[in-house]
Amino acid sequence: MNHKNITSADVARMAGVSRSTVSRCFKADSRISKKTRERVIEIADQLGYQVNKIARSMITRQSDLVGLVSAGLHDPFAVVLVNQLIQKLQKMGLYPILLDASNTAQLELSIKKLAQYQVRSIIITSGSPSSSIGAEFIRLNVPVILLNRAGQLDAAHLINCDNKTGSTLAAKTLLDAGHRRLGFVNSNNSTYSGNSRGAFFEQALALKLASGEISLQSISCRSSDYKGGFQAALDLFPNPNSFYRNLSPTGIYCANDNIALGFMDALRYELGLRIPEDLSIIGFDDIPLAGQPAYRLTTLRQCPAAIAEATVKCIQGIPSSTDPLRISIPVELITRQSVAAPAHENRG
Amino acid sequence: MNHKNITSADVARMAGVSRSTVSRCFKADSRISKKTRERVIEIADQLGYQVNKIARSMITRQSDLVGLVSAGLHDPFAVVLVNQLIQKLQKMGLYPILLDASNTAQLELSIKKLAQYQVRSIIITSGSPSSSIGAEFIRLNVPVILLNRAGQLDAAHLINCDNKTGSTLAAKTLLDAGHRRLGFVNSNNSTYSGNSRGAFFEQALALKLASGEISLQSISCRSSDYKGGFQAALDLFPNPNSFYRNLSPTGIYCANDNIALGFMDALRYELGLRIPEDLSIIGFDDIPLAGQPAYRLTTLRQCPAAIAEATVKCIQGIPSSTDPLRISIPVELITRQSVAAPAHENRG
DNA sequence: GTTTTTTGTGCAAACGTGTGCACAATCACA
DNA sequence: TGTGATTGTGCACACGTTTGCACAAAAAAC
Repeated sequence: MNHKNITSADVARMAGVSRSTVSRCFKADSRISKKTRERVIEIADQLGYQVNKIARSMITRQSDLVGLVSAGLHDPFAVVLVNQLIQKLQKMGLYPILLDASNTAQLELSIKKLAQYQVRSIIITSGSPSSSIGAEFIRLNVPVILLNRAGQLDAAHLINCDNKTGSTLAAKTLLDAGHRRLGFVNSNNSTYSGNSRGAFFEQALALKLASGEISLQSISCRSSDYKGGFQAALDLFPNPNSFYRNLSPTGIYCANDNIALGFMDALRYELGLRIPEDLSIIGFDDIPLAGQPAYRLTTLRQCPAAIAEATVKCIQGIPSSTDPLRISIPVELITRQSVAAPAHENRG
Repeated sequence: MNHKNITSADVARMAGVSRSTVSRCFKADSRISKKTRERVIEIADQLGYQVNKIARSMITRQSDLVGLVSAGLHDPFAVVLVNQLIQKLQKMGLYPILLDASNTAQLELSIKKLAQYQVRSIIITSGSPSSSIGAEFIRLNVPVILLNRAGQLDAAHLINCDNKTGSTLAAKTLLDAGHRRLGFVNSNNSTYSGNSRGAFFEQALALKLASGEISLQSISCRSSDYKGGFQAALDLFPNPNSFYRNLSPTGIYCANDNIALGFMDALRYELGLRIPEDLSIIGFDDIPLAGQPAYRLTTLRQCPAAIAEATVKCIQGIPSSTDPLRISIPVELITRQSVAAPAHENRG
């Protein structure tokens, strides 16, 4: 009430030009005399004028808004990824609207309305539903970018970390350390990343599995987080002694660091087992916690900064690009102290 | 290009009414006949019509957008708070635009432009700069809500957790356990929360301090995160033996859980000290990690859900409320295993 | 000194909605 | 049946931009 917004008309009047001219002064490519532009900008600054983005979006049918849907911020990797994304987007003058996907019904509602904000693009991260909502945006001609997700949507841009190389490295690391009985821990309500990593792990082991040289046990947990990993370890080893059976796996690959950390804690604090003396663990993601002295987890680092960088580039390049992008981000093995030779390999 | 947006005009034509009528059908309070409304809504659904929020904001000079400024997502408590906020906001039909405050220059730029999106309100969380940017929004008549922050801005709404009760409880807990040499760990680049907690801690101890019954050492770290706490412990105790001096503090209160966790890890993994046998530690926040078996930290829980709830209520109530709000959110002592009687109290 | 091109600016029509005002239709009441 | 109150709908303007078109002025070409 107090303070009336200043519009381009105010600037125009003050500068003795038309509103069109003011408008053109704020566009890069317009044909406007240098002298006029300078004077108008001067006056605009002086008045504290800023172009009204809502009005601009109205006519250009585009905004600087970007939808960013994430399945809650429980997963630490999701957190660092989102953090990188908002920083990089902000630097590009884009504004992320964060949507929570943990409540599916709620999300469905919100995201439909979001379309009416003329968002420039929508980023869907791992773990959130994609097919139905993505399709809606494709229909409205809003580019969809899927991060670490399967692509049921042909028209969506895909950015994935290199699960194949990662899982192959995990397999090699455990085998080289001398493990023969391997395990893969994954959530049973399937996520793309988890399933993909499991499949590539098995693929990397295929030859030795076929020859009977090694074994691979699939260990499932109820959720792909710390609690899930914790519970999975307790399910697998109901008591400390059950670990010392013949065929217990000694080299464990976890679908992500969260699971790995929960698994480790259950082994150590509930069962009294030692890592890496009794079991070796490899995770995926390299969340910050994994490197702290309480864990020192050997894991596969996927670089959130690189993913964010690729995402922003993708958004920027979309007007020119015609085919949907398929980008793979490299991963790196971070060797810490959770892998060693199996101690009781010859027991039982 | 492909798909032309359907507007209220399309619905109007199809329903044989005017655009005004269509508009009114989507407003709750409008005087419109039940029959007409039902028919129009029916047709609108059928056509897949959604009101264009950009256009609506244009005329109402208000949007469903809310600015949410957070100093990065490094601090786990900030993460759970932001998570709660986006969930609650989403439920109310509000859309949070997340801004990163870790790069101050960048933020200054972004936030100025943000004002032009007619945001309904702006939420500024702990750790982010407030005075200058807040003032700008106040001037534009956009309500500012400060979370766990000092209020240099008289016109801003303030929501704080109860640092006084929390710090008093911390003091009582350590005293009751038998500690006489106390310490408070805080970052030296001052944050509101840290300073406030320190002041109230000292205040709670004031009488016994004056009588010489107990001592209080102020321990400072370079940053208010895990690393800061880690380094602070190493600075305080250059080697394991330095702990066993006469006047080392045995009861430690940390400005937040992050610092506490870093402090603990340094004590345990670098210095070989035990918690709580050698030192007792109390944190603040109750971040998820604090409860995990690797830490079991006794701490003061501030409930992010309650803060988020209050924030959303505040936004909703703003049109009616005239005076800026001052809200205090209760905290709760969570007793775990990081506090015990000091073992070597009578040494030296 | 004409004609043609280039350059800079203004006019006015969009974009899609909300809302004050006017007015027709319906209803209540005597 | 006549009068006043109530209810439902349409008209037209406003919100603050962008942009195609027209056109004057300046510059270039002949």
